[in-house]
Amino acid sequence: MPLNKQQPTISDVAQRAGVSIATVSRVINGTTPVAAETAQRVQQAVQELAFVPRAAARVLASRRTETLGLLLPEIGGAFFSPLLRGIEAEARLAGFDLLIHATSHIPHASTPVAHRPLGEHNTDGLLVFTQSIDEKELGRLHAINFPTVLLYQSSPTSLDIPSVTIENKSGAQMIVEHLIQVHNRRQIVFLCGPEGNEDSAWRERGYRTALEENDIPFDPVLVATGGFNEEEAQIALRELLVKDVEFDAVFAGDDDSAAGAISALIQTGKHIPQDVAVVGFDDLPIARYLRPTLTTVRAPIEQVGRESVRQLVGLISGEQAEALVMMRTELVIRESCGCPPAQSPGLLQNKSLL
Amino acid sequence: MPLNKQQPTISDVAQRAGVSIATVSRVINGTTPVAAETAQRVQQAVQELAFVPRAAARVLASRRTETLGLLLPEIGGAFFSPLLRGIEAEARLAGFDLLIHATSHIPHASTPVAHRPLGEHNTDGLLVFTQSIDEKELGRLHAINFPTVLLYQSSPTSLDIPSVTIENKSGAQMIVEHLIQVHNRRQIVFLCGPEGNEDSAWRERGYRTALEENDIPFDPVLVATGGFNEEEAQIALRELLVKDVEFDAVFAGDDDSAAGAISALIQTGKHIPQDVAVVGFDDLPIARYLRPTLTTVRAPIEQVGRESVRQLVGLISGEQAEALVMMRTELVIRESCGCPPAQSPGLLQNKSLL
DNA sequence: CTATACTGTGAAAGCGTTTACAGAAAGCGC
DNA sequence: GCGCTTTCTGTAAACGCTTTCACAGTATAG
Repeated sequence: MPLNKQQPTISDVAQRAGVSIATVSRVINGTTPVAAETAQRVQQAVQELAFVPRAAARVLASRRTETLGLLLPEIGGAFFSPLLRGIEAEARLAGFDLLIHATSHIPHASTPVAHRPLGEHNTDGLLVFTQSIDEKELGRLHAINFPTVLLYQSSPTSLDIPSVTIENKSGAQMIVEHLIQVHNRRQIVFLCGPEGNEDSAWRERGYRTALEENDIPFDPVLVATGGFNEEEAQIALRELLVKDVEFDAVFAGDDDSAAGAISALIQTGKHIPQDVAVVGFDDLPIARYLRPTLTTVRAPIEQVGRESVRQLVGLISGEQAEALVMMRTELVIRESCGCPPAQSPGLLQNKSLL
Repeated sequence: MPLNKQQPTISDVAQRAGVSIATVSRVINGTTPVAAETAQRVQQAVQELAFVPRAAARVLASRRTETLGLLLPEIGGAFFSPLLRGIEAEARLAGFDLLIHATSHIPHASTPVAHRPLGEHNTDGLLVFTQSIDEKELGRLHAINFPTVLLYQSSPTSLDIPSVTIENKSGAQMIVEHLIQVHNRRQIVFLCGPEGNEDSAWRERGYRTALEENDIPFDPVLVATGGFNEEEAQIALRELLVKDVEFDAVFAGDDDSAAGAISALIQTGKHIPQDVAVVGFDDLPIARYLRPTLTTVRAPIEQVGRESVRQLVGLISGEQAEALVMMRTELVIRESCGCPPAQSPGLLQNKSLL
């Protein structure tokens, strides 16, 4: 079923307004002054025909796509939504469209679908999320000087592509120091994320620094893999409990693993926070619903999205971008660390994370 | 900072392979048989030059964008993520790119940014989410026969645009009947959604039907506005409690309002589910974390996304789409209705909703 | 009143593909 | 061998815009 009527083109408008197509273009884009009376006639013709310029023709002629590409390994995870919201809003603000690609394999496809890539031929710049493309492709983009900004991933040292991420280390340090200094915990388990995860590595560094600064020796026995995942964390912690490892607090690498840790502890009859304090990282929506409510570190995910677009747009307009932007993280005190419950336990404090 | 080198064009490839640009085009698109040996030479030239066709030129010449547009009122909400994941995956499967627009006003912008619209000039088809564009624009698209599919929104009666949504009514009926038949509840509060919300309207119909079928008279006193929102629901339910309205169960219009209902009940010293059973709708991730864990209705959000793309792609290729696809909903029994706790309370059963 | 500078507009050359259309070469039946 | 397909390839015309360039007018200065 084809489109009913042929869409009007710039020539139709020109004809109707009695001017050349060049003039119509100028009125629409405001690139060159046009006599008020002429402009008026053109505007009217545009209205009457409901003319909208064909995007492709525009891009082809102007060599600007006005579109930003977003590359992700997969869509999902609680923090995807605020991230995209930030990106979308800021992109729109800057007048850019947003083209999205997930690079993951497709579960239901027998053969992986060869998808035309996002890049210099259909976007003005690229936002690249951790692990969505390989270093080779990144190198190619860098080589042709294509505007690119990395999210939650620092640049390969050989390249030097601007990147936006959060203050994992200081956030982790903050919350571990809270456990040590306010709640007097000294044997703190760290549940790290998946192998090779950059966020996890930085959080571990923060954890270690906090220990050091408080003269607590680092004990490798207290580090287990939570995999940023509830089940895995539950199993890992249960194992520690079975092995009778002694600890009085758990710093979970993220809130999901904190949830797993809490389950494991409760099932073993431990009291939180009296026997073991538990803290997380990210401040996902579930943090408020866990019992006890979870003390954690808030990451400004939406802000990361916005900031990355700002950097990218700057890059596109020829400015120099910051090599590395770190968004500040913030301690969110709830009950699971041992602090007293807040006044209104049931209300939303954290809508933005949805 | 401009791109370092001029990108190669189809002419460069043609020259290198010693053929015409038409032949290169044919090899790349496989539109017309080409001699094996020639094709081989072209392939090699493409490789060597790392040639990628300029999307805009392609679109302009072929009048096909291979791009789907997604229109949303705003990005956020727990169900956005699985929806988009479904849409993205299916679009990729069908070989389409995905262009996303949120139509909401931008909070930080003083003047609303005039964004070039998504439509016939830059996409092959449009997925339109509830409340993202007005009926007039919908009418225009319909008038020019532009492939469009509605999500979570039935078509204005005057039009007849295909639409994909979930079985709100039967889902609601199912869960309310569970309360009545299994748990013997008869005074069931319904917390409806925001004014004019279509999902809410259907859920209320399901609620009423369940009452009817079980010979329970409908009592308007038991209907309050939860607004699909935790705080609002909490306040609404607290009001009912203050007014000493009698009820033995709450059917919250969605899980967020169920959370609010639970808070209100607990604060008033009621026991769930002994005094009052609570059930929700949606099966958001929080449903598992609420105490008691929430019995609710699972909506196959990702499936809705996939199905809508399937319909749209069909429409684009000239097929007739289903006028209305309703995705089946499913009862998820947990503790808040009064059923006994499941065997492994702490483990993930519902990853997909993230 | 002429030389000079603007201002506003149109003609036309791209932008990089796809896709008729046509032509050349090769295969086939007779 | 001669037409007649069939198979492959090239020529060239779109596709619908932006943008450069040139050129009328008209305004400004000397």
